[in-house]
Amino acid sequence: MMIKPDVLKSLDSGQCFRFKETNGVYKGVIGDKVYTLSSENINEIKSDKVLYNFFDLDRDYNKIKEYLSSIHPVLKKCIETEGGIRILKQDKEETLFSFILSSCNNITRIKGIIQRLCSTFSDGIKFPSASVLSLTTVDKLNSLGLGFRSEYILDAARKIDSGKIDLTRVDKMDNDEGRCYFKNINGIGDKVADCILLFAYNRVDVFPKDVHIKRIMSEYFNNESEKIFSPYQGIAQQFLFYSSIKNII
DNA sequence: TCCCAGGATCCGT
DNA sequence: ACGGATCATGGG
Repeated sequence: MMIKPDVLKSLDSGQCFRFKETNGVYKGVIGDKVYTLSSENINEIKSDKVLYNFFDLDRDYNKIKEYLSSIHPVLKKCIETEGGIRILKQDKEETLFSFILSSCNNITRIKGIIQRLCSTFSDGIKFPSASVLSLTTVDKLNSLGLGFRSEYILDAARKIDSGKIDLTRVDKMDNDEGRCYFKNINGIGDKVADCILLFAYNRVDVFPKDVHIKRIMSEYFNNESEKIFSPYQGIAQQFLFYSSIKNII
């Protein structure tokens, strides 16, 4: 299988917040390791076990893109322009915390907050554990710029650390059950829950509706249901979202 | 100065 | 069920 360099766009598509792109070179963290990826070493993605899983290489995106392109011309345009985007398979805990932080926030600032959390509560690379975060204070989190999300992060950390919320249990739940389960944490509503299901549990049939997606569905799809993209709502969503933040649609 | 950012929550109606 | 106000912060 050929891996094209544009899969790296996935790292800067708003689903993960640990990578920075400079002239086509993507540097950032997966798990406890720093990666520097570009067209030069793109084939490492195939041979490295972590990367292979992270980029969801087992899934045949060509077939899915062909199918989605047949559904609507706008989606077809997004896929033709940004065809490399994949749904990453990210760490569950990190994704949960990260998307709590995404609430009413912008991607640049989310990345900054996460970097400060990693530096303050970990080694600057690994995402801090729930148990470490559960021991901090709202004031401390406020000092890192979390704003009103500080209490949400603390609530999530405590519930995960205490075992009240067990992220492995969601593996056995369907989407509705998982969404409902996540919403037991303050600061998680439908949209954030859907992002966690899509970007950490690889539930490609969920469709997080943020401000961009709402605009696009209203502007181009006459507010039709996302079911028109079934069973790949999540993948369609990511093409539309990325195209929106890149000002293509 | 105002508006917006991968929202959630609370409070009227 | 639905709409609006509010939450804290930085960038345009």
